[in-house]
Amino acid sequence: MKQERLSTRIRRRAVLEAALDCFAEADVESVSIAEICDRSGASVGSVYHHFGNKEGILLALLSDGLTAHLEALEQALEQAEGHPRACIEALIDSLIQWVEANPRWAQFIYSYLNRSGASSSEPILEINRRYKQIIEQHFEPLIQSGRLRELPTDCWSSLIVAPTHDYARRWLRQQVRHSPSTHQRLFIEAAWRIVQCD
Amino acid sequence: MKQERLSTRIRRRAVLEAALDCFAEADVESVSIAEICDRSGASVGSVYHHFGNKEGILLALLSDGLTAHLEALEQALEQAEGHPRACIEALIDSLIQWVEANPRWAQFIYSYLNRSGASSSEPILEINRRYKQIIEQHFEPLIQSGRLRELPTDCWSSLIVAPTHDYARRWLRQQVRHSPSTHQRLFIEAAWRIVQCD
Amino acid sequence: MKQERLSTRIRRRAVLEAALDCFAEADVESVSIAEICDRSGASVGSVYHHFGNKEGILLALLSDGLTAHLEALEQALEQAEGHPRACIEALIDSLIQWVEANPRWAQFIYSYLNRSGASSSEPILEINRRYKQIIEQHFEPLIQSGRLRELPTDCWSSLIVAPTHDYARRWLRQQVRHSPSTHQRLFIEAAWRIVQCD
Amino acid sequence: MKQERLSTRIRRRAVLEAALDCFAEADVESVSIAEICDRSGASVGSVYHHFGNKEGILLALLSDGLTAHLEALEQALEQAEGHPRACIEALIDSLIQWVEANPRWAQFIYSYLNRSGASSSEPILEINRRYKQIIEQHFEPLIQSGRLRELPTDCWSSLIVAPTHDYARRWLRQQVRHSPSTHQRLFIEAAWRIVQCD
DNA sequence: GATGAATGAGCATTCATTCAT
DNA sequence: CATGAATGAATGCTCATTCAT
Repeated sequence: MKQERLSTRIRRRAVLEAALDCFAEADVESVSIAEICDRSGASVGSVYHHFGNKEGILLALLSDGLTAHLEALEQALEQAEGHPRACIEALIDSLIQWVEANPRWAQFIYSYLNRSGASSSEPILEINRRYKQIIEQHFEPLIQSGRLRELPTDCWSSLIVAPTHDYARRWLRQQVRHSPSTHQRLFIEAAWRIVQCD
Repeated sequence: MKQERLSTRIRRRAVLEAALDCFAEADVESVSIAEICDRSGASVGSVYHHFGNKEGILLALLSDGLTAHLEALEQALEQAEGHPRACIEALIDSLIQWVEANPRWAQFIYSYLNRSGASSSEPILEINRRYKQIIEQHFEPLIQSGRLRELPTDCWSSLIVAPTHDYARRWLRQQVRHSPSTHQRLFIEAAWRIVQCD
Repeated sequence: MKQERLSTRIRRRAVLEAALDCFAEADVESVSIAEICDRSGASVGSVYHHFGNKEGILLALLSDGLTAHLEALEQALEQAEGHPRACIEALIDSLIQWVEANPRWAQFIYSYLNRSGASSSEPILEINRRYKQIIEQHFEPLIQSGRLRELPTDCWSSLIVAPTHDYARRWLRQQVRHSPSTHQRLFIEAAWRIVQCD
Repeated sequence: MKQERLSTRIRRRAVLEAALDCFAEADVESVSIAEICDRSGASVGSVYHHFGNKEGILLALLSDGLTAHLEALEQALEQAEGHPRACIEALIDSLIQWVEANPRWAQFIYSYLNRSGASSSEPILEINRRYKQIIEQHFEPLIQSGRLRELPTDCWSSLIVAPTHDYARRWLRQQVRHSPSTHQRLFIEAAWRIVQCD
């Protein structure tokens, strides 16, 4: 693990910070390196030195963001200690908390994942794998033991977390007024209605 | 009402058709007019003659598509004749049917709506208004009469249709194997679980 | 002399009128045929039928305008009956009168004559020749007889009419407030100071 | 004050030089960036890097040119030391000298100033202000003291320098054979006739 | 005569990326 | 590590002109 210089860390942070600001105002595709340079005070050369290319910035942002999110999720699920309802709560809560704590970041990620080839890049696949693994690790036992309803794997996220994601996305775009946490109980309860056994 | 020449209609159709093909393979932003021209056999000038600019193509595609969808939805809801469960079924069914019947179109629309300024353009707002109106017209009475649970307006679509949309989107991107209709009953039942009164 | 249909005359007039309006607002080069069509209500095809090409419109406008101007000038000079001072007055007066009576036209002509190849087109040369001829016809005798000062031919217009033209041009561009006629006596007197014998 | 790299200065100069060449052969509007690139050896990107856009090239050319001209004028007027006749001579002489020393530049400027919106751009206004100021500074006292005739401000340039400008313009367009300096005495004398008191 | 669809060369401009200093 | 000049392919769009109906 190479020791990173302080100046390197600062510079990287400044660029990523500036990039997030840009992405909050425009689509990923329509933000130019030049804009990011202007905002961050870095020169073009410097940006390329640190990130290789534009995609490098995006991936750095993406994996930092998702990693943070995943860790929060994992921690929350640990604390749920295998109680079905608590697990669902952990899932939704950590999602809402993260989005509200990192709105620019969240918006960028939603935006990035909508890009055509997004899901085929290795870092994304890697994150996806880790996400699936975490989910499986905590929910599989509950399903096996009959304490949660079994759902087709492919549908799981659409049924359980998509509603919250959808609302969050609309909130970030200012299409709805109230923050996701306003309706936190509702989203949890909705998810619960789906997964609970009859 | 000016009589439109036959050639005009044919040309427009060819361009829109070609555009849909392009958008199926790449992001809206990264499809060039030149590509659409190549595919459609139209010249650049001709495209601009008929659509004004790139956005003109997108909007034509979008409003044609959404209008068709809305009409299908409206018709389906009429036939549900105010039966709560039938209304929910109509909602989900017409959505799935339309997506599967018009995959390229659906993909384009999902893609378009994710663009940064998408929701502020007048044609979109207009369609949104009509959508809301249709939903309200059919569901409001059911809620008032206590036959369906009341949900915060802003959350409605996130809770009821977002799961199906999410799955459809993933299917169009080939992230899941089975078509939405495979899980049609599941999505209906999930929606039903959310809206039914306790 | 071919008998022109009424509809032809009307259509031509409408187009020229619209063109003048356009040229009042933008440079000749940056006015498109499409704009002229929009303003005149004529179709592209119609415009081309009547004028051949864009230059055709310009030349029609130009020669109509200059011809009218020349005729006014000629008439004014006739009435001066060879009195030196009266001839100078006729020259300046008819210029100012025409510009103020036809501001859009004047502006167009000034604009047209500034174009790179303007002075080499045959119709322009023809008009120039006629102008020179008129001037010579009325002023040559006065110079020969020693009643007006002799000036190098090439300098004549620069010294005698350029000041008025310059002011008129600035007035048309709204760079000066008062109309040329406000300073009519001044311009005449200035010209007179130049041409009168010591 | 950032130290400009040598290469920057050289590149800028090359582009401006090439642009002047182009403008000597065709109207400003009909010279393409591509042509300027070809002639200057610069790439498109480089041109945009240094000038921002086409207008940027024009403005650089214009303000460099006019500034140089103004400085020459100012110096000439200083040397006239408040002698009325000498001031008029300085005015006309420096004009003629500059035009003959910088024919391409002069032609460009005449061409540029004829454009529709030319007089409203800030740099132009700025130069105009400075020009007026210089003129006023040197001529106002002479007028106040009754040694030069008072003329309406708006007419001043039309009466005093427009003749020379007009001739210069025609010479640059090769509409007259002899250079302005051929008639230098005449233009001075003409101006003198206008401004001298009776 | 009138219409407007079609053409396609041409243009200004953008932008990710490279690389010499 | 930093800088910013340089590159040039690519893009959206304009416009005079032609021509079938």
